[in-house]
Amino acid sequence: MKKELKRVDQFIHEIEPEGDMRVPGRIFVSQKLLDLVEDETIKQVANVATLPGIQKYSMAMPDVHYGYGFPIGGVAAFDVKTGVISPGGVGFDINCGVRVMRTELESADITDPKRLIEELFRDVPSGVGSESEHVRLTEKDLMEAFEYGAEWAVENGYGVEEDVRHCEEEGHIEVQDLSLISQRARKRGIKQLGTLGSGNHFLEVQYIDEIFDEEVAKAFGLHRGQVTVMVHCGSRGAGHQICTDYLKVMEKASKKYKIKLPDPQLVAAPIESEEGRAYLDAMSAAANYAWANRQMITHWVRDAFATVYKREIEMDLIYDVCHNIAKIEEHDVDGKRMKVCVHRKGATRAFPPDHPDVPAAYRSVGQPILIPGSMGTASFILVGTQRAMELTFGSTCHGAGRLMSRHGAKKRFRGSDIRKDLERHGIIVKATRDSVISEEAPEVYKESSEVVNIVDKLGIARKVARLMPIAVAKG
DNA sequence: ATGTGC
Repeated sequence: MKKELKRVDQFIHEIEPEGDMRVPGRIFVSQKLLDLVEDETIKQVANVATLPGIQKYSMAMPDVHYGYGFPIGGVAAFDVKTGVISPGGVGFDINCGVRVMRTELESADITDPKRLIEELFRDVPSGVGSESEHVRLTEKDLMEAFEYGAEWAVENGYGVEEDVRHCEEEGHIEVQDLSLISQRARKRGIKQLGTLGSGNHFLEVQYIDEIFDEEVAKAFGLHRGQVTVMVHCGSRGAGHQICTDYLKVMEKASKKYKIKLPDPQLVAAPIESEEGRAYLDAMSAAANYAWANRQMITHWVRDAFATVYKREIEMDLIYDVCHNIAKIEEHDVDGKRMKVCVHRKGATRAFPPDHPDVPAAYRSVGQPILIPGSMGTASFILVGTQRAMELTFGSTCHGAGRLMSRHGAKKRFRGSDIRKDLERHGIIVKATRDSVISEEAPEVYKESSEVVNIVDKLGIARKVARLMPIAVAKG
């Protein structure tokens, strides 16, 4: 399969249309990273190209790897009038995303990272099946969180209005009909709002060790040596349940609308059908839940710092991005302005300077893009570009991509060894279980710097700053 | 990712 790819540029490898493919596939990757992409993943990119209404290309970012139906790292835009929407193009963890806060602290101020991470661990509930410890939500609270997202959290005392303005979509997408959220999703959701979860989700204290673009860094309020805090998590069991619920709905819809599927995991419905609209609505509610979730965690992070430093520490939200979502956006397609549904699954929006959806504070430089590294490795802040609008429907990568299965990682690494090794490098890791540390070992992922360098060189984002870990809390 | 899976 890999042999059949046509190289059209140093970092663009094309899958020429064959069989039912309506458009070519495009994998944006270096030769070195392409060698790490499995044939099954390339097949997934080709499969997505068969779906009705797809525009330009079925695309994959340099951190692409195998996923449910669509590859993780996949970007696909569908004409709103003739195209489809597919839960597999969003992923189970709807609005899995990242936020970063800048602080008034310098790296030298983190004198006791162990104490800090223990306090953060105490204040932010973490781990598989973690439940909210500091709050008891009513059904009304939950439904408001599903409807208003980060705004609900701020109105209920978790953070400030400025936080909301610094979220993608201002932390909330309009939902028409909350009755579409199943009882099961509500039951799972009510206990888990304000929790970190597990797996690759984390909370990290970092410092900026390199600035690549002084002007943009200044606009984002960043300087070398500054301490930042990154939160990576999503919509927990609620989003997972909503995805599961709608995979069933879509299975029927695919038959009803006679959509020919090369893989049953690609079940979809026309965007303008009853089922398509229902999924978009329920997905938006899950996205709002995730924004409320990250907002509550932000509040407790601020609390934890205040406890440790015995005073309030200034911690402004730089930005909050989602990297698992489908959105209705306007794009230029072959010189024509068009309404499309952009699926970004393990891909981040990368809007350029002057785009109306970029917060006013950053509009002159472009949208901040937040790329988490794997445990113990660098994370990056980038900025959106016009080139991304032309090449990838305003999208870029989302992080390092997994190289090894969780099972394989557990067999190969011991959590305690990894932790000691990171500690020797001055990085503190605290997790609920040692097995989590082995599953997330740095060696299990592609190098985030490699992925980031490709999107930077390709121009679908520009590097602004590098963030090095000091202390990590893993679920 | 997930009231984890082989």
